[in-house]
Parts: sequence; C-alpha cells; structure tokens
Amino acid sequence: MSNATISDVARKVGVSESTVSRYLSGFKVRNSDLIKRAIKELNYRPNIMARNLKSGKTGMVAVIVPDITNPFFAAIVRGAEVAAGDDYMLQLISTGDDPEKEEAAIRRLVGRVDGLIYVPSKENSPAISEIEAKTFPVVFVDRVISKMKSFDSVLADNHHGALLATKHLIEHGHTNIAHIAGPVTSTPGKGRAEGYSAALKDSKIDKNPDFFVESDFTVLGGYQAMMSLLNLKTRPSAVFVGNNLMTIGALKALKEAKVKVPEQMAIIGFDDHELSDLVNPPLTVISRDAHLQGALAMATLLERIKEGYQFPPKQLKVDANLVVRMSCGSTCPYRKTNADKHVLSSSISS
Amino acid sequence: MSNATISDVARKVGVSESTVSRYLSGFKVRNSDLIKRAIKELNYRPNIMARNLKSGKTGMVAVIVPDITNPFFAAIVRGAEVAAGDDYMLQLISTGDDPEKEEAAIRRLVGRVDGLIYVPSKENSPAISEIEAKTFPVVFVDRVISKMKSFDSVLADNHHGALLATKHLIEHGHTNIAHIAGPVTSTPGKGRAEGYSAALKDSKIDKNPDFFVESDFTVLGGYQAMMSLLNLKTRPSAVFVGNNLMTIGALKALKEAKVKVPEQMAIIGFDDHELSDLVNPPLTVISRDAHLQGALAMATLLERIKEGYQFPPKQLKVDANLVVRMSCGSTCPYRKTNADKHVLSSSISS
DNA sequence: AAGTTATCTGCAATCGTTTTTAGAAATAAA
DNA sequence: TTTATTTCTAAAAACGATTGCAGATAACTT
Repeated sequence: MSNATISDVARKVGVSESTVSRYLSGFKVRNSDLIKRAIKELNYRPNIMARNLKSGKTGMVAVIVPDITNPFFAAIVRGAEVAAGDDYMLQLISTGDDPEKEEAAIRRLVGRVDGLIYVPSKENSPAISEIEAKTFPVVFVDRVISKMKSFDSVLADNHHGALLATKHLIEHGHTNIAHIAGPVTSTPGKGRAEGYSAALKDSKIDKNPDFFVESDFTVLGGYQAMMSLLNLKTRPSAVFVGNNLMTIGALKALKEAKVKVPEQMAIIGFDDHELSDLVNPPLTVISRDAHLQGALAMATLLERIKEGYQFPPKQLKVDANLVVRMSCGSTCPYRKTNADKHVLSSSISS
Repeated sequence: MSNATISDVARKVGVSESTVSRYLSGFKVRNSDLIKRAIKELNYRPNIMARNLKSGKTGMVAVIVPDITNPFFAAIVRGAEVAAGDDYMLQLISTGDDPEKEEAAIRRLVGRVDGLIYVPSKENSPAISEIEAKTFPVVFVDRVISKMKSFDSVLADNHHGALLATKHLIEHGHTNIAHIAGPVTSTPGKGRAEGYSAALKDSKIDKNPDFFVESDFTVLGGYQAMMSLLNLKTRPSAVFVGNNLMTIGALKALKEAKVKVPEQMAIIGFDDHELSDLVNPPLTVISRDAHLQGALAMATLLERIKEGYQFPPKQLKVDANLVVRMSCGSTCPYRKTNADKHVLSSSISS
C-alpha cells in the first residue's frame, strides 16, 4: 500500500489531476465533496518533495548554533520554533564553534531550506558566498559576521549589560575588577569586553592588563581563566565573567581553590539559569531573554522570506538586565531593575 | 543567476544529461574532466528536491523531544547529531509534552524524513497510525509507547538507577523516604517509581503512601510536590526526586522553606548537571549518559533505514550510575561506582 | 432567447533529477 | 578481417505535483 498519488484520486472521482490540485489549493471546485471523500478513502497525502520541486519552496528553516547543549542556545532554538508555528519546520545544526563546519553546513543547506537563523562563531569568519549571494535569507542571532553588516540581526545589548555588571561591582567598592572575556573575535565577547572597559573608565579606574583574560566561552576555559587570575601576585577582588559556561568553570575553580565568594572574590556572570538561584552563593548575573531573541529572529526571517529585500535590514537588540543575588556581596537578594527574572517583554531598541 | 541545472552542464560539455548524472553518481564516463570543469564553472549544484522526488529518500531524520530546553534532551539531540555525521541532517521538534502535538507533528513528517527518533510523552498515547504502518522507521528514546512493543528503543536503566538512589538513602539510615515521581504513565516515571518501591521492599521498609507523590517532570511540579511533602504532619527525612527539573523545583522549595539539606532533608536526584557540583549542598544524583543514548538511537535508526525490518527490534539500555556528593549526608564526595562523571562508554545491556 | 460575463475544467508543459532501454563505440577474441 | 564481448552513451520515461491556456459550463443581463 504505497502512497496514493493525486492522479489516483483524480481517476477515482473521474476528474483531472488539475482539478484535484485546485481543490487542494482551496479553489472552488464542482465535485469538492466527492474529491474530499476520495482523498480520505485513499488516505492521500500530497508528496512534499514533488510540491517543493515545483514551487521552489521547502517549508524548512535551518538554525545553526554552536552547541545545542548550551541552555542559552537551546532557548534561542525554542523561541524560534514557537515563533515558526505551523508555517515552517526547523532543521537544527550544531557546529561546535568550528567555522569550517559552519561553512560546510551552509553549503549543504542550499535547496533544502527557505531561510537560515545563524549564530556564527567568529566575527571575522570568511564571508560565506552562499550568504552573500543571498541564496536564501539569513538572520544573525547573538553574533554577527562583521563583513556582513547589511543583514538582519537580533543581538543582545552586550555593552550595556557589561556596563551594568561592572558598575555593580564598582558600587560594592571594588576597584580590582577582572574580566574573563569570551573570544574578542565574537560579537558578545567584544561587546562585553568593551562594556567592561567603559565602566572602568567612567569611574576613572585604571585598567590592569593582568585582569583581562580572554577565554573561549567554555566551562574549561572559564576554569583555567579563573585559575590564572588566582595565581596572580595581586589578585582581583571581583570578576565579571563573560558567559554562562565560563561562569560555571570559574565557580569550579573558586570552589577548588577554596576561595570564599563573595568575601574573597565577588563574581557576576552573564546569562541567567534556572539553577543560578541555588548555587552557593546564589549567583548575581546579567540576564536577557534568549527565548525572545530566537522568536524575534524567526519573525524577522519569515518576514524577509515573504517580502524579500524590499524593506531595509532590521537590526534588533534585546535588553540586558541585572539580576542581583548574593555573589557580589549584596546581603538581601533583590532586583536592581524592574525586570522580573522571566522577562516576558524585553523592550526592543532597533 | 538562478541555479544551473544538470542540462546546462550537459549542453555546455556536449553530452546528454544522463551522462552527467552518471558522472555524479560515480560511474566511469568518457569526458569526466570536461564535466568536472563545467560543473565548477557553472557552479552547478544538484537540485535536492528533484533528487529526492526521484529517489524517494530525503536525507533527513526527525527528532521529537518534549522540550529542547531541558539539558537532558539537548544532550540526546546532540548525541544523535554527531552520530548522524554527514549522512543525514536533523529536523527538530519540541512538543511540550502534548500528545496531540506529537501526533500532528508525526503526520507532517511523512514524506519529509527517512526516519524518526522519538521521545514520546506518555506510554499510553494512542497508537499513531503513521508509526504502526511503518511509514518510516522509528526509534524510541528514553520513553516508549506501550502499545508499540516491537520497535527499536534506547532506554536508561531506570529501575536500577532508582534502586541505587533509594538504597543510598537507606544506607544513610533513612527509613522515611519519599519519592517525587514523574508521571507514572511515562516510561521513566514508572520505572523509577518501581525501582524506588523495590528498594524499600528489599529493606523491608513499609511504604507510606503519603511519601509517594506523582508530579510532572517540571520545575514547578517538583516545587509543589516538595511543598506538599513539607506540609505533611510527619515529614520524610529523605527524598528521591525523579528527574532533573523536578529536583531543581524541590531544591527551590527546600530553600524557601529554609529546610537544611541534608540535615533536615536528604535529597537525591535523577540526571546529573554541570552545576550539580556547585549547588548548595553539592547534589548527589543518579547519572546516565544521555549523549550516548542519542547516539545509539541514531545508529540504530540508520541501520534500520538501511536494512529495513530484516533484523529483530533492538532494545538497548544504558547504565545508570550513582554520583555521590553531599546532599544525602556523605561528608566527603566520592563516586560509588567506577563511573566517571563524563561516562564515555556506558556498558550496554540489551 | 440571445448575448455577455464569470467560473470552472482538462490538456499539456514544467520543475530537475534518475534510471531503463536499446543502440553505438570501443575492445577483445577468433 | 570478422565476430563476440564489453563499455559507454543518448533518448525517453518516470517521480508527483502545479499552472497557463483555451475551451466548456454556468450564471447574469437586457
């Protein structure tokens, strides 16, 4: 019982294939009820591939993230998925932060998807010809490739978030403030590093180059970075860590070295987590709505797919908020901003 | 510059389309070098949809999980992805534990994918006709639908894991041991509940029905379940929580109620997490290799796609190990089994 | 009732491949 | 050189839909 085709249906009813096709596309048709019945009886389902071949559309959108295992990217993907609704299905690719894999994956995508939501690993990746040729629309999320300025993107307000984080530490009296940064070749790595510097400058605190250590957004990287800070002749008294995974690594290092948080070392992370509340001590972080970021990206992409390149590129930004808990020395957890932890409507500035 | 077709290439070289097609399929062809050049010059890429239409294959595999945001499912997906390698690309669907969405999604999948890796929400879901009709091969992961006994599956050893967990609590002198269970309509919910009961029985501890509370695998559910336990006239002194998310919820409840762990309440969870080490106190858990589960599922699926239903259904099981930290009263963290936290080669019993 | 307009229909072409078939060219055997 | 055998090729028929075109019905006008 291989699948019935449209001509099986047509034959059974006694009309032409085109009539059945029209019926399926919602046109008014003489014997629509007969056709309806025949379709049910034969259990007919249109062949997607044939339809795609003819139409040139696939009904698919790809999402490329460095690692789906990172809860932050998972949230982006989920946001994108719900925003897609029933219109498009998702193809998922994890690249492990390998630009070559990214390029290979994108190449494979041609003809398979109608659009792409893309979290590239590096800003200075070689411009990918498939993207530049606008083979299909692309929306960058969280990170961009610098050569491709004129594309849609949905970023976080990294600079402001980092500013908030660093100022928070300063307000607690710290002046020896370190930053464990992500790769400065990545959008958030760079933006957060700049925010950190800006905050120090605002408060006229001299930058100690030893206190800036560039890492790689991984747990291990964060661990090693923190260890190297701990080995300094003069330790910093506070650290702003550039992402969720490195924060975990840094905490592990701190725990291993039996450094008391926040007494001996205050720490603030970027990106919140369901467990941030429960670690010891509860973690103060910068938070932004990753789910929203994914959803906005998908909305933008769908619009672009529908409208083409008529409207100018949209460059969206979602808020970053300070969530105060106890890892910076605040005694009673409170929220600095009016944002609840589950931000439902981050304001958007384009 | 819309895409070149195979006939463009053929025309340019002066051969027939079929010759180019054979060249592409690796046959020996007279002017292969000319063809190669023409392909490069025209930047020809075979049209996937046309190819799929003809071949009846799609090169796609779908993965249906309840929620990609749950790190456990993310690990499964990642495992599946690396096991797929370059042979198949992944289509991802999160269903939010809604059986209706699952069925609708599976229906949409027909003709789009060559196979499915499926984490169903409920064991007693109505048998889905697309699956039973073997429209495409399906491998169940972590959970099964009970009506579909004769399918491939990759489960965890839930019973044994739960046994280990409960025994661990018993060894610490507890007798009033509660269990916050997942839905007993789900495979792991049921298996773990049974393991819990078996351990009590082994040690001749009477089961207190108040100490068994069935929840829903969510953070909120875990929170409420723990709250209800705390409201009991006689509280349990230890709890085995049936999954990662509920454990987080339970910990939040405990923290909110200012109940000291493990002094006033010992707690053990199911499924490890990067942060389990860092919560207060470090969490003792049952751990299994989700990445491996996903990889095994993919391997099985690919085999099934290739071989058809020649070989009998494979029902794989991965180990569950005890990872001892401090939330059950052990003072010095150690590992009960020889399993490292990052299990690379969980032994497999079929 | 006849003319005009609006709706619906079937035919055939098309999307870009792969695959079968039968024949041509090249190679080997006699 | 002729015959038998092996390779390789082109032409054509799929795969299963959608769509432009022209003709056929049906529905309004007056």
